[in-house]
Amino acid sequence: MRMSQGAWIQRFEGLNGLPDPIKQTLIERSKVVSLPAGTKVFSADFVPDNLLLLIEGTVKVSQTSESGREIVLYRVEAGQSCVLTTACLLAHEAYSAEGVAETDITAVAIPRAVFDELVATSPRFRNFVFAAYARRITDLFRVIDDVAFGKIDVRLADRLVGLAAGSGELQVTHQQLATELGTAREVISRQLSEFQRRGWLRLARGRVSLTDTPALTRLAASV
Amino acid sequence: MRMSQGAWIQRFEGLNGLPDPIKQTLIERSKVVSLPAGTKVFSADFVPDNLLLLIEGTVKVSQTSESGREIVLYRVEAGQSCVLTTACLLAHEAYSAEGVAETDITAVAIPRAVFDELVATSPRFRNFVFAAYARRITDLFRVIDDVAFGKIDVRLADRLVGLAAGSGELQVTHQQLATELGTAREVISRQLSEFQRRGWLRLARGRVSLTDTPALTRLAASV
DNA sequence: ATCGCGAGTGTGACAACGTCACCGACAGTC
DNA sequence: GACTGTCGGTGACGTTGTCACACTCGCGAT
Repeated sequence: MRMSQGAWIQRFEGLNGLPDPIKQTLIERSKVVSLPAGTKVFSADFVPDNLLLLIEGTVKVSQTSESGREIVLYRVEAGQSCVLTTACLLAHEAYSAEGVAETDITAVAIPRAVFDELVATSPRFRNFVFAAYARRITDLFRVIDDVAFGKIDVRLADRLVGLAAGSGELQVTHQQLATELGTAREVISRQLSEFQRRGWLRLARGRVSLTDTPALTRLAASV
Repeated sequence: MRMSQGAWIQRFEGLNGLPDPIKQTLIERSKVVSLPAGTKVFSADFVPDNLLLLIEGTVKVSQTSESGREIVLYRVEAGQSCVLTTACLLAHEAYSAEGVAETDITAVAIPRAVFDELVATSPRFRNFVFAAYARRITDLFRVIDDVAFGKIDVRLADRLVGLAAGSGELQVTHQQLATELGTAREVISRQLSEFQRRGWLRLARGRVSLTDTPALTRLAASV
């Protein structure tokens, strides 16, 4: 089950093209770490001094407002990196975003010094970093667009389909779905009831079973 | 009125500490450009291949959703740079943000090649770039927080005070204020009427005169 | 002038969403 | 089987967004 040393690098599209000496540096000077689900990967309190590249699992990045309400900003999936934190924390702009491991995760931790060195020496690696930024920023733009102009039925349908990831079975509470979209539990509850009434899903305590994913997908696609 | 060659570098806090040879590169290989108010600095169609550092004026960066509604994401002020575009356009992630010069502007245009070279050679410059990113990203976080959880009266008051910048006189239409906050004109109209009723400002066609800035500031600060 | 016209603004009715208060239903644990 | 904390359901109400439409102001054309 163990990967041969450095095989992880294959998983990162943007890193494949790196020249061998650079790959060596990366492999030798970074560590593969595993963390259990629920671990706080970073937060306002906890500033990691590694750049994380996710090999396995997902990290949920969310923001909590002063009023205590929460919204999910984006997810870091396997094959992606946590660049935003790097920049944010580097600049000591204290903001309240935090990252939590949603599943058990395996990641490569690149120490800041190595990161810095690689950015300096490798145009390819630079490209990787900036592309990762671009990715995240467009994610944020999408969140803004959705929150400002999107209807919740559409957003909820979209999120349900996304979270189900094909399986059609979700283990989530209404409250969790509410924070996914930055709205109130009651709104989600009512909307879910409506979906159930239409026969698109079945509800149970802490569980949602999608029974008509196509219908949900169709709704999610409508604007 | 003309600045001596390269004096602009003083305006950028993060660039002051650069070693002299780096400064030389910057000064020699970049151009100072002036653009009239209203110029589209970048957009989905138009991809600049320069990094812009603003010396004078402001650039408004906004996003237009598919439905045609618009929201202001942030402003680039004198002394700041347009880094986000760099990354986004570098990665060809088609995104719908656009930047428009709000006033006549003067900026330093750093060609991509020079930018890349500087990032490679100067830790200080790297730091400048990442700090600029951090700044923008926290701006975006703030927008998300406001849009998702903020009340419009508070947000409007805040924006009015911000846009007035001390003068207390604004030349804006209600529609413009609406797109500032990503909301509808009617909402702004009603809210402005309410502010006027309270004696905090006076309304005229295409103009708003703040008469009780402290009151507005107080409201803006609440939550 | 005055006519027409477009941009800016006012308004009322209604729909969508958020908030509040409160209740009941369920799954553990003891 | 009683106790407890989490989860979900509901109605009332406040805030914000949407829609339709009317009015006003400023300005250029006739």
